[in-house]
Amino acid sequence: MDTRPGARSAAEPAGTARHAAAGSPKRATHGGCAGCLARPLAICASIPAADTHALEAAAGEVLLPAGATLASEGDPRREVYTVTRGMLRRVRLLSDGRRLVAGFLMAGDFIGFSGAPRYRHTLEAVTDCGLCAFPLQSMRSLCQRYPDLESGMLAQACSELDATRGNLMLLGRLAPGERLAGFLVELGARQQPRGGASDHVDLPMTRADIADHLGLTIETVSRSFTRLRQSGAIAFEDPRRIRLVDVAALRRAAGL
Amino acid sequence: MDTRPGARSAAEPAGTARHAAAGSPKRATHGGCAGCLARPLAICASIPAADTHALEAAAGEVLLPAGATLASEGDPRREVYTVTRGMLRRVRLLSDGRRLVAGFLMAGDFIGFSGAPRYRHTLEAVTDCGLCAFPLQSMRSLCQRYPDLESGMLAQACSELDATRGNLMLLGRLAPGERLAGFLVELGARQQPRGGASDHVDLPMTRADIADHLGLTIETVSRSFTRLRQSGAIAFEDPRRIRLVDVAALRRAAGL
DNA sequence: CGTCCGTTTGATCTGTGTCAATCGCTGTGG
DNA sequence: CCACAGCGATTGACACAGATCAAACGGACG
Repeated sequence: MDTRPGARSAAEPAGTARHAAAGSPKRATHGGCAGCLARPLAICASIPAADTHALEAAAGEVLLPAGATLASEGDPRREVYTVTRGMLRRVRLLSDGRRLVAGFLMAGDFIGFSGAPRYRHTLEAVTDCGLCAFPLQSMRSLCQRYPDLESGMLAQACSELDATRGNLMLLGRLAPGERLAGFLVELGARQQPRGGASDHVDLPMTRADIADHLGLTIETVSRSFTRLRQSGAIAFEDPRRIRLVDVAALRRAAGL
Repeated sequence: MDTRPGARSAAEPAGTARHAAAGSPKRATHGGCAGCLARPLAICASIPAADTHALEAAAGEVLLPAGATLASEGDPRREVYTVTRGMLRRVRLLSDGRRLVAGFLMAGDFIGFSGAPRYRHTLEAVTDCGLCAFPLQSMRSLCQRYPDLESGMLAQACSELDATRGNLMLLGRLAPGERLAGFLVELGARQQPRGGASDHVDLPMTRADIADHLGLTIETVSRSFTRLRQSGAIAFEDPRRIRLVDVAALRRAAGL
């Protein structure tokens, strides 16, 4: 292993609109909670449907094209967000170019569980994204008015903590194939309540994103995919869409 | 790298009382919040000093000798805890013996930020420990009575999430020496408000614990210690007590 | 049809895991 | 009091998994 593993991995825009320029965030007025597909998955569900006007009043809508940056490491944190559509990655860079993707964010996920006054990660859109933005101050007053909202946030923060601790095991003790198996199972499980098929996983991110998420190189990720395919655990529809043939074997490999 | 890294690492009791039998938890009545050294560091600080009787009424005290187990992976979660004294480790085991130490818990740390109905980690005392135990139900009613308590819990959960995400970078992208540097800096920073000297770090845990925390082997941990010493970044007082000679270099190495 | 870029595959190198021996401290028993 | 056993930590030799280097493939788009 190299002293500087992953130093080659390059940050790059990617996703649905492959060759689109990164573009920049667009602000819009809030579209309303009633039709929001993410609402049942998000902390917003802690506020009764009758009171969504309070949420709508506080929130602004952000449209983020694939490749665009929502916030950069070191920026002051002024807002928190709920993802309503698309996927983002949470990235940290080392001065020598090594990159870590600390996680992927999907519809319903909350951005803002941090005690730090500044962002500790850069947030980049993997695909075109939609988000609800809440100024920190508004979120605080909403929490005071709706105690259930704070409870919901605590519950979601706890489940994110559980997930992050699970990733520690992936990175600390699992072999490449096992890490990939765990990643696919977890991603599949998260996509299912968001309209995904039970035995398919969509991979809107690049191999470099996966590699930097699993602490590997793109070559090792690719080889691990190939081996999982050869073992019959997965099948490719195309490089960005995988069929989970033997979920039990994948779960076993990941130590779940 | 092996397919089963760290498979050799053995779980073992250790700490202050090296050869003491593991022993078992002892229950006691609560000693009172007034003299509690951990209180200012813990979520308990969210409840005004005048109202600590509510905490004391809900809490039981647990004394845990070094090596003893507070809870095992898979056990149903009935209580949450605040550590008042000593150090614990949060351990997950794979069926083939690979072990991950997901973290170390110190005075003021809260045990119970999880959405799962069962423990996802085994909690073992590294040294003799003291804890305050709260039945889940009592904690829920305390949160309702004292909204600041729930805010405090959310804040602490967020800071734990920040710390855990930081560990992802350690495990995912840093070389052994860098991981160890980051570990020492972080441990030193946590020990300082708990009565530690600013330039010393106590390591009550074994090299095996450190190895399983950093995703390495004990040999690599030992060699990394040696190299940090040779480079002048640290000095040994004994294997369990380190002087941080060049904190800046350590922070730089860890990408902080 | 050709370029671009992400992905896959092959060959080689090296850092870290594995195996093994030694050191040093602690506690024990003759 | 000293010899010995036990355990954790350190150090050395070697092997191999995965990183690095390099090339080819394949779809998207102009």
